Amino acid sequence: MSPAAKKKSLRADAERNRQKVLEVAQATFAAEGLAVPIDEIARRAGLGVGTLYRHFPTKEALFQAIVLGKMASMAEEARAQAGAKDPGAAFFGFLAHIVEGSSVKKDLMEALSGAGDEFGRAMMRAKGELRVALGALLARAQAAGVVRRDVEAGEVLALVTATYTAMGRLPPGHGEARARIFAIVCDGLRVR
Amino acid sequence: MSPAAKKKSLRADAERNRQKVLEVAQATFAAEGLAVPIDEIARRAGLGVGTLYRHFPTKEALFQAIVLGKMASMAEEARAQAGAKDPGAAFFGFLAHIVEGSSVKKDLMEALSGAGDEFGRAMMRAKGELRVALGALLARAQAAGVVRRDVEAGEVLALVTATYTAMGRLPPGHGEARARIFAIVCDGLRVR
DNA sequence: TTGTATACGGAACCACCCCTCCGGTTGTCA
DNA sequence: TGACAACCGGAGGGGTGGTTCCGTATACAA
Repeated sequence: MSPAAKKKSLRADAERNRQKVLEVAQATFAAEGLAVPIDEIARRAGLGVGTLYRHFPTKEALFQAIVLGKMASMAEEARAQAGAKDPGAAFFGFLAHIVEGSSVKKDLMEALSGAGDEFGRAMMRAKGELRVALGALLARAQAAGVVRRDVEAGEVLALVTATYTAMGRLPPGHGEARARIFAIVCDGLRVR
Repeated sequence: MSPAAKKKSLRADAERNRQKVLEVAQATFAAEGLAVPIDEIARRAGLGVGTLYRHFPTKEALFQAIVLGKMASMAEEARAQAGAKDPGAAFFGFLAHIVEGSSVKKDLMEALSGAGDEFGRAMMRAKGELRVALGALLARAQAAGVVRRDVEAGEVLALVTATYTAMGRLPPGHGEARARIFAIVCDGLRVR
């Protein structure tokens, strides 16, 4: 079943608008945080609030849809690296990819690593998939003797989130400081 | 000048209420986040909102006062460790102290490590003091060959606070997972 | 082309929360 | 103890932002 075929396949304009909302909301929340009013999202998408609310019954639902998409694409990315030649490079490369992940911001990142219990089943499932995919990369890197064996996927996820937020809190323009923080965490993950 | 002698020394009941507000607000924000309404803080303190607002002209001002106090006590703690025999233990012990720091939560932590520019001079100064105090511990640990030399105090602070918030998001009851995450970050900070 | 289900827009509604204002109360000092 | 300044309480103003409602417009099938 294609992901577009939600329930009964929307009318063409409805589908277009739905995508537009997702796209705009994603960019806006990423850039300015969750505090941006719904009306503003609708305005930027060139739509009325009513339209937006037909697609996403709640602001929270909209946010969840975005996080869900982000999680899915991250899991996808992880799976793509599953068969790489160098397990260590694949693992750390994936971490770097998450950390550099443009268009994600604090609020999104928090939701990504959050407990997830407060969200629905779909969220739990997506989170599970991401953990499985990351777990595969992790297991290979551990088997190759690159990553310490006492870590679990969930912890890695939490760590990466922490790294990301730490980098974001640094005064801007300190590219090297950011790189250093990432390097510190990666070093901590390696076997000594 | 004693810290209680704010401007003109308050009347006894006023001073008492001021402390009560700080205490309650600290605990409440820590436990439930900044979203708790001012009215609720006042209620829990057994006071009217009017009283609260005479002491802190703004919700933000109240929050700043709390963060300021937290920063000062952390800097104090760091200074207390300044002359310890084992520089490495002093440094990592201080980090552990921050991470275990009960009664601090996401919002507070973010403010603690945030840019700080958006707050007043007092905030900047407190932050500066904390960085200096931590910097001293860091320098000694580096000189002792325990901590890698390419890190700066600001980076350590950002990393540790982010680690704290990430740990808080882990499913509850995973004490060992938390410990492991902290250990990983510390290992990353050590010289190899 | 025409009919109908589907979708759109945005004004209005409502709940929530920060903050102000002022009549009543209490601490303090002579 | 009396008098005054300092302080307290909490109702309500004002503004913001999420959500609903319904008259209008549009896609699509026959």
